[in-house]
Amino acid sequence: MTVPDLMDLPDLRRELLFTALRGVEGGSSLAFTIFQEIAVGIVEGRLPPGHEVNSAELARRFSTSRTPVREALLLLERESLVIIPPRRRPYVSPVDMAQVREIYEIRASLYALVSELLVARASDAEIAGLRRWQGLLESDAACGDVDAYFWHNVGFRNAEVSLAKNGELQRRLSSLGLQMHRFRHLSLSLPGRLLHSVADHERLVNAYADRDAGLAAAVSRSLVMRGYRAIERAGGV
Amino acid sequence: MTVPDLMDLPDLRRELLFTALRGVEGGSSLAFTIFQEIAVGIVEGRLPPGHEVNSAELARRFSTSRTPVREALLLLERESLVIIPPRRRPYVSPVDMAQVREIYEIRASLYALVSELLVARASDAEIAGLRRWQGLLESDAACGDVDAYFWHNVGFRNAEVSLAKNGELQRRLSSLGLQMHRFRHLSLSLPGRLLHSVADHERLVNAYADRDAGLAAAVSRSLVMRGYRAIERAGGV
DNA sequence: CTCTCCCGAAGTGTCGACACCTTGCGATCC
DNA sequence: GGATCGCAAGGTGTCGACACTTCGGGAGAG
Repeated sequence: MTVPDLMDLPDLRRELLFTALRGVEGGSSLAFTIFQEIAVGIVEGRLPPGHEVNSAELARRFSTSRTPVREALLLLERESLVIIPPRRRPYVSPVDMAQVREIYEIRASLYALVSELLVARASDAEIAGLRRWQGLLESDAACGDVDAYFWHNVGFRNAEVSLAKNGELQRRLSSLGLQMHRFRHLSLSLPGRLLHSVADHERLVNAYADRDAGLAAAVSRSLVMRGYRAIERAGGV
Repeated sequence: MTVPDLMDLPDLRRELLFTALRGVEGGSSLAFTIFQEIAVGIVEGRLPPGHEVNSAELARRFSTSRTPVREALLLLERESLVIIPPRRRPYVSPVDMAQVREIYEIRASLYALVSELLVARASDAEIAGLRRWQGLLESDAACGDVDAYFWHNVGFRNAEVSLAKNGELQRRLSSLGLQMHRFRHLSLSLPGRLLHSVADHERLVNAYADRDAGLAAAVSRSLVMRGYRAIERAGGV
């Protein structure tokens, strides 16, 4: 957990997006670099859904051969960011509202699990550490700094997950998170949402401190689903 | 769900193992074939943990070039069946008890979610369809046919998942399932386990029919965790 | 003017080759 | 004899090439 809140936002961003995925890159780190580059482009919206990402052009742009690019595309496909139809050009996968719902349902369930495991396994000191993130969230919300709030929120979640001490779960949630970041901008546009969220986080940390697994799980789940409903109300994708 | 119970067991097996993963093969179907071949070898235990799977030899065995084999290895890595250290030979990933626990925790949570969603979304007819699988399980348990019981159990779970109508969830559970099948033989060795399991399945289907989401989720979760505890008691891996 | 067919441009899957790296074994040295 | 070094065998990551397929536009028929 080091001291990620001291990092500036761009570094924090890449850090949070990819940490749990590193080490799964399949040997070739060149492919992983290309993968990151394109992945960031997709989640930032620079590469919109449907946009072609053909291996030949990418190979030229990165001045490598097509082999590492193909590997990168396979990694992107495994994160559901890209679709590779046989014998046809790969393209950035579309996001429809149904899929957003599916992903949020899974995330709600898994974060509830995180909360349960955390209550059972985290030390008091570790739980106290979460309060630092919560403090950041509060000050961000007070300033109305939506972007900082979002990324510190991601940091909070990551800290939670690592306290659940389940590496497999961490990897799966990270993978889901990458895909979810594509429509994040939709979920924080609504006013009042930040304050709701701050209150929920406080309730959550208190439940952790009280070692109330049931309550923590319930709050976690409702926190995620509230995010989904915000997107839904904002008119979907 | 067609009529999978009419298929003979070997077909059913491959079908159940890979259906949800098909379509994610990344264009090259040659790579997917190799992937399946090796994956089956691993989950059947023919390729034990630690066994080397280097691309050069595999290319010779399948009489292709190394490129499709490398792709297959990447797919295997994404399913956590193989580890690919940089610049070193890939090998079948070891399974330690901690990881087994991690996977079962996730599966318990996700199957609880499946049950909730199923109650909300499946039609009465679809739920009635589950009773057919349950019937198979009962007769298998009566005969003491452990192998048939296992695979029909997998079929039952698959049917449940597809009734939850969440494709993303289906894919993630299928991926977890593939890895889990590596230590399945451990979980059904204990006597009396089949009867317990049959009773649980009946309770589960009844909860579905009663549209009792809370009960169904609880039974689902306990069903999975009972499997884990069976492995644990059997002395782990 | 529209539809069809054809052909060239360009991309995909696969291949064999190459430089670099790891590994295991045998010669060498203490 | 046991540890150390070096070298050959073989694997890995990357590359450029090739056949086949798809895509898009332009010639030609209706």
